[in-house]
Amino acid sequence: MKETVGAASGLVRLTFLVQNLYAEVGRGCDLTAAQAQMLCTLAGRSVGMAELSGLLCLERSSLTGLVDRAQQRGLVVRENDPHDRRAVKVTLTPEGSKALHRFNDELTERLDKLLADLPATERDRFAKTLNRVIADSSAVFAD
Amino acid sequence: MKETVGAASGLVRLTFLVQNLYAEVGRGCDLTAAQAQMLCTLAGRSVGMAELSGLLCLERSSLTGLVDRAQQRGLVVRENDPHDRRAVKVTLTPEGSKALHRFNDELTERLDKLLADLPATERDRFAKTLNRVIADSSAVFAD
DNA sequence: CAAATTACTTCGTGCCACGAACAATCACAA
DNA sequence: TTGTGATTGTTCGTGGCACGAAGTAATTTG
Repeated sequence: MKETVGAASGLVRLTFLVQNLYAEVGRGCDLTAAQAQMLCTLAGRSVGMAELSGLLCLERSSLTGLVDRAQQRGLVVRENDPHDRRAVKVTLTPEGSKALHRFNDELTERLDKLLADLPATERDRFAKTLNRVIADSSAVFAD
Repeated sequence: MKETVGAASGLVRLTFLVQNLYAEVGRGCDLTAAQAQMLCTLAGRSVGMAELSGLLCLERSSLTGLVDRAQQRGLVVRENDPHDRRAVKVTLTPEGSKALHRFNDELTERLDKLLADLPATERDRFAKTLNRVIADSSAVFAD
């Protein structure tokens, strides 16, 4: 059971792991993965639907429903943009903010535990590489 | 835009990236993420529903539908287990196998591209750490 | 001001995942 | 051998997610 695996395949497996963790923690907070993702993106700011759909890599029509459901659960509100009467800004409610923090704390804890067995140097190096990969490739999103 | 991020948060972002890649490549092969995941798991062997649901971290009832749809698309077949008349074994069809390879090749290529800018040493170290994290935590699944 | 663009929503479709309830089969023990 | 209890897989109902096409309202542009 000492099978080693290429970088690509490793990435896929890691993704699978993290995804499951994400979902599991979400369930503990009564959040779906999509909702949690959205809350994270909204942390501390209001975001218009168009921008939000870009950030989440979703079609606008998909986002409408997502926001609807989150709003019904009281996690989020739609507000009017005074400068543009077409536009809508999505904002966390205090409820939503609380849920987000609960989720985030729990998730961070679980993820850190995932890396806990690594020697400090290795973990640091890993984090650094992680950052680099992210930075490189989210250059796609760069403004 | 030089913001650095903790390991946990980095993991989440990386996961998001890979997930999107996964979905995108899947769409190119006319596969959903769930289907692709299943095909990968079936590579080269027959697996019973119960075991498969374990491997994919799905409820059995969820799997039934997934297999149904995959079967309708000719990716997969259900076969009877001669030793247990309750059991069903799921197997790739030649079609499914072909789809899997197409998917896998494309995905691997895209993922490697993601890491292409890393110096070789860093990439190797990254892969090694990846393997370790996976091994540690999929000890959960260990048989 | 008319036309093109932008922001968002609605609608219809298909997929995904869950849990509860169920039928068939198997394993084992009395 | 005949229960009894576990295991295998399915069905059904519910809710959520995501897409694309089409539509409405407001803004921008020529």
